[in-house]
Amino acid sequence: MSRIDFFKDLNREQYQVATSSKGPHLVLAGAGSGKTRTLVYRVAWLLSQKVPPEKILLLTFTNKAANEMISRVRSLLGVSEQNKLSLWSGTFHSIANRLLRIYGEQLGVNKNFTIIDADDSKSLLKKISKEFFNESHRPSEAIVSETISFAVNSDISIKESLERKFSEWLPLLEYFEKIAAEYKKRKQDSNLLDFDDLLFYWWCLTRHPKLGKLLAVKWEYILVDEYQDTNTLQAKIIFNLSQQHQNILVVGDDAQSIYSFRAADIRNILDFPKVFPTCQMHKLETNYRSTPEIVKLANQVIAGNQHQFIKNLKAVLENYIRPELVALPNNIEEARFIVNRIEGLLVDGLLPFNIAVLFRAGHNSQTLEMELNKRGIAYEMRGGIKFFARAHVKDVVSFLRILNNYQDEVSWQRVLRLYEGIGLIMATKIYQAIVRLKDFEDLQNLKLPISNRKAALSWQRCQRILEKLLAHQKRDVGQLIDLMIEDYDGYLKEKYSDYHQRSDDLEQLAVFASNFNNLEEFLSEVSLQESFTMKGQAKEKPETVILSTVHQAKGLEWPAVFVMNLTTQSFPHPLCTSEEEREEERRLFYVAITRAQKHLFLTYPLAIFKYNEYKELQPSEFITGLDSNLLSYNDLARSATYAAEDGIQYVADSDGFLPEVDNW
DNA sequence: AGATTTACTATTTTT
DNA sequence: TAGTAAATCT
Repeated sequence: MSRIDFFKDLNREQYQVATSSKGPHLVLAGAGSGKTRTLVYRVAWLLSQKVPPEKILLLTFTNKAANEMISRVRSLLGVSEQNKLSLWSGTFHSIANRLLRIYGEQLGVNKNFTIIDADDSKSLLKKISKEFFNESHRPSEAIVSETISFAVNSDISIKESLERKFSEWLPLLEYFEKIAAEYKKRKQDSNLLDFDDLLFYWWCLTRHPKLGKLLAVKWEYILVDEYQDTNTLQAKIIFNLSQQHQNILVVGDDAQSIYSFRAADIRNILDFPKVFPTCQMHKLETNYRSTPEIVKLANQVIAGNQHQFIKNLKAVLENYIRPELVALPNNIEEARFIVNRIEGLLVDGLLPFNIAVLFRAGHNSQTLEMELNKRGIAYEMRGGIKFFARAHVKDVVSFLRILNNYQDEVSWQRVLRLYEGIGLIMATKIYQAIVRLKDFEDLQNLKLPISNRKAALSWQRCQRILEKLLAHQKRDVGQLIDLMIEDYDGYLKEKYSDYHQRSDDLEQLAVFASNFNNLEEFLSEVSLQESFTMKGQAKEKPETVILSTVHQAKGLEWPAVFVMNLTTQSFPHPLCTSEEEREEERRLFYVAITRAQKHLFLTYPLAIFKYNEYKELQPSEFITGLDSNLLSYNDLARSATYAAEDGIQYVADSDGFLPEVDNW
């Protein structure tokens, strides 16, 4: 291992955290304070003190964040790819997945379980909820799903969860409870675990008389990143895990807690000193990321919140320019303005991936995407549909899941309904006949009395494909997928206009799958993988501008950041009415602002064109309340006029909006 | 009559 | 993409 000069590489506070003693530690890390860097050095420090890597558990918010941190530790220590560090690192969910494959059976969880994502879980819930409710007054499965999930993650009853989230549905409490129970049963029958189950069973492991001790002894050092966004269950898990050694270090920023809708509880970080009375508190308050102008603005934004640890974030960079607040006449002009400025920044020497445009909701970017396409600027949409969540990928994977576990109700539903003439009802009938089979190999002999001619034909075709896959199931997973594509290709071509792109995806999937030794191994990895990072598949695209939701931008930074669509209609989200929700929205705005290093643009349109209608908009309360001395205000709303004949034509020349040179 | 498909509309944030 | 209502098929 190469020697690292911890003194030289870190500031005083960071050094203290990285080299801190045993015992519990709470690190309150402001935005841009080098939190990740500090954690990376902490891990390197532990390893340099001869702590065996497998005795360290590093919990992060995304798997990508974990991978990046580990590779930084490796390069610090001079460890090559071949001598991988056998650290336990990743999200709570991916660690739970690994543990349950090893120890799950002792809790009654079959090792070969399949993980279902949020969409799958909703479709199962929808089916159950249809069986229980009569048509007229039924809560959407989004509501049912959120209620159940919130209850599990907060370790509260369905009743309490309903009270907290959707009190208007309380009269139907009984139904919610029945659905929750049935949902649980159906998952067990099909050997499926959803995201909540992963956490729940991990928690059960830590409470198990024998295994709990084993796990607590296993990890000597536990590090948790983004602690402000953990939920009750996660806090309980790490509490139990840390009982043996007490070496727990959590890092977070209460001002950046933005996941309460997913049951994240800000009290976890606020109450940490109470739960671990001997804990040492550290503050990282020096901001290395942003210019003083941006930091000042961020400080003012967050000061609008009542509930917080008061921090005083100090900037160290040189003064630069003030963030720009820009009013535009409508969403189309807003998009044009942003693209104009992007072009200006590119001329000034920034690279496309140095620039990000952030917005509240995924669909806020449509107009901007059109404009970027028109002007030939490549962009990458973050937080779009993940690779393994794309319809065609899920279709193919569902066939393989059936092969691996023919009791899997969710996959059968998906597969069967790809076929003409088979809908919800017929699929259910077929599934019920199949689970009655003792052995999936008996599939060939299964004769179903299907009256509908189309459906009967479809089932025959489906049966044939599955028999073919069954005959080759011992083959390489990549080959299985190739086999699958032969039959699926026709459907793909017919259904989707972007056939080629989807077909490429499937080829990539086959290549990715060849890396695995067998089907189970492949399927166990797929569900928690957002995209594949293995085997040099790194999809770095330095030539693209980044578009992202604010949530997805968590933990990232760019030299130039645009925050768009800052109107009462979208930011704060109009459904967020309680004071608590408003504070979270403000924290979200704070996160958006603090992503910027040098250039920050806040834009809002005063009108939107939608469904051929023109609707007026008001600027967001977050910007109307700001100190005008901290911003340079640019009102372009009145300088353009438009005529609405045959679509929308603009009189104003958007080139006129380009800033004067001395403005830069 | 019941099952399935198609056409149309509106969309918070996600491991 | 997902939910719903109306159209179409058996």
